[in-house]
This record gives sequence, structure tokens and C-alpha cells, in this order.
Amino acid sequence: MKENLTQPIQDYLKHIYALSEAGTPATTTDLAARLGVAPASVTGMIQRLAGLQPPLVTYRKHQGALLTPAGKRAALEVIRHHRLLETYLVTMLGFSWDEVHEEACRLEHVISETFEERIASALGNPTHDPHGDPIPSAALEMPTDESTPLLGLRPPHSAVIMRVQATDPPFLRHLNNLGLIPGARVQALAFSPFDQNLQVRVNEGEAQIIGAAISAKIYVEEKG
Amino acid sequence: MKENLTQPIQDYLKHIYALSEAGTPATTTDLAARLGVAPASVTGMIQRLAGLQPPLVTYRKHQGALLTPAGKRAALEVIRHHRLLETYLVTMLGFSWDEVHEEACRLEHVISETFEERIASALGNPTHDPHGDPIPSAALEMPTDESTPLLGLRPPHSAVIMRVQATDPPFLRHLNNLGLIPGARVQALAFSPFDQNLQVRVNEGEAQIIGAAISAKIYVEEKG
DNA sequence: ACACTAATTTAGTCTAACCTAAATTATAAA
DNA sequence: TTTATAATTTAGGTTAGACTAAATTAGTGT
Ligand SMILES: [Mn+2]
Ligand SMILES: [Mn+2]
Ligand SMILES: [Mn+2]
Ligand SMILES: [Mn+2]
Repeated sequence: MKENLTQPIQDYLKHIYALSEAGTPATTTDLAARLGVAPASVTGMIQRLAGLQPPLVTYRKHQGALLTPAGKRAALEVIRHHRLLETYLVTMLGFSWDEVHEEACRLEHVISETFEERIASALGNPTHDPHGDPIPSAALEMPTDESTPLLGLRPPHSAVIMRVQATDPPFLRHLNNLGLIPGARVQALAFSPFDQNLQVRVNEGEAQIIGAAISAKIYVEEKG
Repeated sequence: MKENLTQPIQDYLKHIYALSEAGTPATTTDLAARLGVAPASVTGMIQRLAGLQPPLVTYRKHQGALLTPAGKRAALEVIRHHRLLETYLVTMLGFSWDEVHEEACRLEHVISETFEERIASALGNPTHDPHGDPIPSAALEMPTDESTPLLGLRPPHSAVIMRVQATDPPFLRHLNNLGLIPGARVQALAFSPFDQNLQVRVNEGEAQIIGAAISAKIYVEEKG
């Protein structure tokens, strides 16, 4: 139960969580790509995490890694820090939503539980961050998320953007320019099955066409 | 001019700055004590810092270390982070002055220049932190400090507390209980040369006697 | 000038986290 | 079923930053 996890370990756990959330183990290669690290380094770290007392991941050779309860708890703690920090930076310090990921990714490993609690209550215990990502509660319960990719929306349905799965600052700035941010209402006007282009109207604005590389990263819920 | 300094290096520089501020080189032993590290580790690190391009310290065997201009700049940058963070935690997040040192000592190494600038302007570009320590400006100029130890105040002079040189939480809580905080007015009522006890009145309160272990850590300026 | 002590440095290890190159294993196609 | 390709693991090596124990140096008192 001791909390001596290093920054690299916390980042591994965070990414294993994201990759294995659907139930399928996180693979060496995917982790390596996300962490910006050589696959061999991932194998080494996974074996170490599986050998800790208590183990943070379960692992069988060539089968990828899954979090143990202890590993999941540690991952959710870091994710809570990250998302609360992003929210605080945007809400209280005037950062824009494309500036906060990097900053939060460094701060998340060093803030105390006291700091976590203070910013959470300064923000009114928010449940979602500026990108619409759910923030685990203080008890580490992850809010449920029913949203689905905008890519799947078909005319004439409309929906509300709940979440944007992106960290790349230029991409986030582009989405912002298009009005494709959480809370925006999007109506599907046309879908082209061959190139997967989707024509949409955002918040009563002009019709525009967006490719799958964009619409797959935007998550919506059909409402109204 | 690259900013790849690790957290341990930044902490070394910060402590070398504090120890050599008066002009005398920082000794291996003093650094080891402050950093909570073995003397041999300090020697190794100092030699490394002196060998960097550009060098961050000058060093002659057995003579201790002094900061180079580059080293001083890096140290002041960290100190500015630390003291702005302490101020922010107290002013904006409701921390008490004994809680902030540890937190700031971790955060100081990971905040961006943007973050630094945002909290500085949210605070109105303060020049002193909650303990009265001067905060280097954005241009890394250290505000001058003319204060002297309360230990040197003699009856019937009185003075204002400018600064408290302490990081130990219980000690800081004790000072707070006695009202010995920056801004408080202190009048010397009696001094006992043998035990160095000083009898003082704080802000029109009851007379009290404080030992040298306390009065040497409190810095004052005679005013009025 | 000399020797003792305290401070400092050297030498030799250790661990975490990364790397590259080579070897191995799994999976999918022929 | 065999084989090719891709994924993964192993082997061997590096760097930063710490440690202990041993050797050396500086400074002080005689
Ligand atoms: Mn991170
Ligand atoms: Mn986010
Ligand atoms: Mn620090
Ligand atoms: Mn301070």
C-alpha cells in the first residue's frame, strides 16, 4: 500500500489503463508507441510491474498486460490528478485547452493528496475535464461514459459533443476553430461511405465536411 | 542555454545559492546536510556540475563550490518558482504557511514558464513569499533584503518582522502561535547575555521570552 | 615542524530506466 | 503444414544519482 511509484511507472499504469479499459490486454507495441519508448523497454518494465509486491499488472508472455486492482487504483489516482489539473489550469489560470496536457502530465506525479483535494473543491468537484474526459471521484470511481464516435452519426440525426480524444495542440486548436468542442450540438447532413466524410452543421452554423480522422476522435451522445 | 536540468541538479543549485549567497563557497558537508545525502555524493555531483557545458559551478578541491553566472541563473529560476508557488498555495488554495514548503519543493521542478507567469500575475507579481523570503523578478533580480536577526535587537528598540528562515512545519506552527510572523511589530524589553534569551512584546500583547534558537531565525527591520 | 582530527575525495557498487541488436515466438498466408 | 512477417523477448550496455568504505588532504594545536 505504499506510494513510492516513480513518474515513469505512473505513466505506464496510466497508458495500460487506457489501452486495456475495454478488457483486452495492453500490448507491448501499443504501449511503446504511446510512451515514446522502445518495445524492449516496455517488456522490461512490465515484467518489473508484475514482480512488485503487490503486483501492479498481470502478464503472460506475448499476451500483453492487464492491471491488478492495486495497479488500477494507482492508475486512477494519476488520471484523477491529470484531469483535475487540466480543469484547474483552464478554469482558474486561463490556459487554453490545447496547452494543458503537457503541463498536467508533469504535475500529475508530484501533487499531494492535499493539493488534489484543494483544487477539486475550488472547482466544485467537477466530473469532466475540458476535453470531456471523465474525472475519477475521490473514491476513484470513474464516471460512466456512454458517448460514441461522431463518425457513426447518420443523417438526419443530431447529437451533442461529449468528449474529444486528443492531446495534440494543433489538432485541438483546429477543433476549437471549427466549434467542435464539448457541449456543441452537431447535426449530420450527409455521409459519404467511400471516404467516410461526414457533412455536419455545428450549432446552427454553416455546413462543413469533416474527415474520419477527425470525426473518429469526437464522441457524442444523441439527444433531443 | 538548454534547460535540461534534472530535479536533483536544480536542488543542488538552489542550496549552493543559499550557502554561497554571502560570498563564501558552499562546502561539501553543508550541502550534504541540507540535501540529506552523503558527502561523497555531493563531491560527485559538484564535479559533474563543474564539468558541464557551460559549467554551473566553479570548484577547487577542498575549497567548496560557487555558482557561475549560468548556475546562478538556473538557481534563481528555481527559487522564483518555489517562492511563487508557496505564495500561490497560501493565497489562492488555502494552505497554511507550514504546509507549503514540501509541496513547492516538488512542484518547482516541473512547472512551465507559462505556469510561472500565470500564477505570478494572478498574485499581482508579489515580491515576497509567505515567510518573507524575497521572490526573484521575472528577470531574475533578487529583491534586496536589509533585515537582521531579531536576536540582535536590544531594549528599548522595536522592529518589524520581515522574514522567517524556517521550513520545519512544527516550528512554523509554533511561530504562528506566538504571533511571530512577517508584519508583526516586536519590541525588545530585556536581553539576557548569558543564555541569549530575549524578552519581547509582540503587537501590544503580553511580554514573552524567546531563546536564541528562535530569535536567530527571525529577521527584522527597525522602523518607527 | 608535526601529528592528529575533521573534512573531503576516490574507488567500487547499486538501482531505475532507458537503449540497440539479436534471438525467439506467434500469427496469418500460401 | 509450412513459411514469412510482425511482435515480443533476451542479452548486453549506458547514464544519472545515490551509497559505503577506504584513502587522502587541510587545518589546528603543540
Ligand atoms: Mn505524466
Ligand atoms: Mn483531458
Ligand atoms: Mn525541490
Ligand atoms: Mn518560503
